[in-house]
Amino acid sequence: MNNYSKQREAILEVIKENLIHPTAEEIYELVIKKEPQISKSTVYRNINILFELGEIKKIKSAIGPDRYDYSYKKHSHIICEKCGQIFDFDYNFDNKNILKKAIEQIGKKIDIDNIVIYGICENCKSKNKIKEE
Amino acid sequence: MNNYSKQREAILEVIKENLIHPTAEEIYELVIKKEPQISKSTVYRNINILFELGEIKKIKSAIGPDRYDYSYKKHSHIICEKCGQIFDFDYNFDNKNILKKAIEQIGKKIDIDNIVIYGICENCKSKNKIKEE
DNA sequence: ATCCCTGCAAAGAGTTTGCAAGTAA
DNA sequence: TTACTTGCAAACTCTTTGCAGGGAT
Repeated sequence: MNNYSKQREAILEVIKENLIHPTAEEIYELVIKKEPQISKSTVYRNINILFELGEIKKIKSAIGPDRYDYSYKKHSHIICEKCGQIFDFDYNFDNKNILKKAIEQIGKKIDIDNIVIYGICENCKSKNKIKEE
Repeated sequence: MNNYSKQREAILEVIKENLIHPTAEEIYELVIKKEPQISKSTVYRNINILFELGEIKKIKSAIGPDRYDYSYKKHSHIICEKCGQIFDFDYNFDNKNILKKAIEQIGKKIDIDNIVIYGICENCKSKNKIKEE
């Protein structure tokens, strides 16, 4: 596994350059400009390989397809459960203590990869209020 | 919206009774024992309604379909990105400070609903080591 | 020479939706 | 009687896979 291919390189470049948490579909639309012959299955296959290699992060959005993010700098995400919007979030979680509590509670060590906060954003909250009135 | 139906009641009961974070499919398999005529679309429809009402939580697993959890007591989840296993996790995140930082960084208030920790569990970690040898 | 890679098309998993009929308020 | 709900089947979205050929090492 892991031979060079210009397609994989182009996919990684696109994810590096576009910090918008693109979906596989969006990555395909962007990469096709550099490699017009590329197929969607190549995009999916390489996204999975890059994820396995730890070069990109997979974000389970609340709505719609998975999204991807270049693993350049450790950060968290805040995701709105109503509209699916994803925000980057820098926060110093106390991973040491989290890990300690996790071992206490589930009896296993966990390698923490990333922390996601799901919630409701201001916009969606105010939309709901209007509905309820 | 929100008329009584025995199907919806049975679905909520099943989710309350089965604290295994069942998938929609698993909920269907369980609820069919109580309501043998129920259809899968009724299960999907009511899961979505119960989620909208805040009676159940939706967990975006790393692998496979979404899973559901009764919103009985506030708790977090730790999810293994390799095997998809979900662990309940009680932890006192500093939501006040998280919210403050979130407003600073994204300029919006977020109603925090739940926090999910994605990582690699011990079992999957050791499996990988064997592979690498 | 071997193994990994690609594009294409088909298949697969998970979920939603249109419809006609049934049930609750 | 009006609005919500159901079961069924079909449609839909997202992702994976089998295959035959091409490229990397």
